[in-house]
Amino acid sequence: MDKRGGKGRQKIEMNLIESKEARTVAFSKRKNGLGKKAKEYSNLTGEDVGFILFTQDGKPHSYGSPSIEKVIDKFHELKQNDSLQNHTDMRKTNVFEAFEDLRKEVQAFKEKALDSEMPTDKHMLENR
Amino acid sequence: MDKRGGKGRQKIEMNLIESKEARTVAFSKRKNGLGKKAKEYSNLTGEDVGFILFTQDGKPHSYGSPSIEKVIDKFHELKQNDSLQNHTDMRKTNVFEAFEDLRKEVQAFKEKALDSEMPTDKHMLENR
DNA sequence: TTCTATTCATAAAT
DNA sequence: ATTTATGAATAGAA
Repeated sequence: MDKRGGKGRQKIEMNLIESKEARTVAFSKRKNGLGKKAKEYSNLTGEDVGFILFTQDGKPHSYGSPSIEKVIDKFHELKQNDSLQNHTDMRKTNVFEAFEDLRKEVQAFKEKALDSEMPTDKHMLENR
Repeated sequence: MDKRGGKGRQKIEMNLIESKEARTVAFSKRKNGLGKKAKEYSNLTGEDVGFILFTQDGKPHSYGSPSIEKVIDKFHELKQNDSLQNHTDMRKTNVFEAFEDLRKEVQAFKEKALDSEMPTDKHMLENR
C-alpha cells in the first residue's frame, strides 16, 4: 500500500505521443483497453465484434468473438449481400478470461515443478 | 437546460442485457465508444487499427484507419510473413495462437500429473 | 507494471 | 437525444 506520488490522469491532445517511452506505455494501456471494450460489447449485446491493430514493431494483434477470421468472413459476406437473412449462431469465447485462467494454471504448474527442476522456459505473452 | 434526474452510472454485470430497450441503447453507446477508442489509438500511436461489429439487425459496421479493408489486408499479410520467418513461440502476437499454446501446455502438464486433484470450476465475471 | 489523481465513459431516467 | 451521478479507463510518476 505505498503512497507513491501521482498527478492523476491529465488531459492530452489526441495527437501522436512524441515520447517514445510514453508511446510504448500508451500502446500497452490502449491495446488492453480496446480489448476490454470489445469483449464487453459482445458480452453485453450478444453480437460479434473483432478488431485488429498494429504496434510499434509492426506486429499485428487481434481480438475477435468468436474469432477475428470469422468476423472478417461474416463481414465480407454480409457486406456483399446486405439482404441476406442472418442466422443466429452466437458462441462467445471470452478469450481474455479463459486466457487468463489458463495462464494462471500454467503458472501454478510451473511453480510447483520448480523445486525439482529448472525448466528455463520463458513465454513472452503480454495479454492479461 | 432542464435538470432531468438520473441516478448516475450504475455497475452492471457483463452479461447479455435482458431488456431489449436497454440493449438497443447499449448498442448505440458502446458502438460509439469503441469507435472513439479506436480512433484515439491510431491518433496517439500513429499505427493502424480497425474493427468490425454487428448490431441487433445483423448489420455489419466497421471502422478503419486508413480503412477496414486495408487493415484486414495488412493483417493477413503480416501474419503470413511472421509465421514464415518465426517458428518459435517467442513472438506470438495473436491472442488465439497464444491461447492455443497455453491450452496444449496445460494439457501436457495434466497428463503428466495424473494423480493430481481435480481443480474446481471457478467461473465468475469481472473486469480487467 | 503499479499507484494515484483525474478525465472519460456511460447506466438510468427523461 | 440529454442530463446526471458514478463507475472505469488511463496519464504521469516511480
